[in-house]
Amino acid sequence: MILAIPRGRVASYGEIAARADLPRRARLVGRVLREAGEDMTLPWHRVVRADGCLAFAPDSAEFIEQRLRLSRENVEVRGRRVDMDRFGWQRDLDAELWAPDA
DNA sequence: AGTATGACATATA
DNA sequence: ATATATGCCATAC
Repeated sequence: MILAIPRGRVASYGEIAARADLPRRARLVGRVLREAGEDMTLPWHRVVRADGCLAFAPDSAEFIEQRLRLSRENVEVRGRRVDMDRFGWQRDLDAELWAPDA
């Protein structure tokens, strides 16, 4: 599913789990990503926590990596979190907030 | 089997 | 905003 996350957006573990027919399996997603970290080809950097915070400590190399990748994907990382209201994948209000049909 | 921990989420104070 | 508590599923000891 992570493969389905559009470029320039981020999805929370819970959202991904839900889309994968796995409600309450957010941690499973995290676990899978951790396992995949060994040989990953997935856009893991587009996966953040429900509140937009990156899953790593702000001083962690992974945090920096993810933040860098996200910024490269046009996603602004404010301090230690991303604006889910703007870059959130499931968010559809974006269309009205940032892409008004008018 | 029971306890502890984890790239998590939600509720409450 | 942070701290706690509970739920959740899978692993590790």
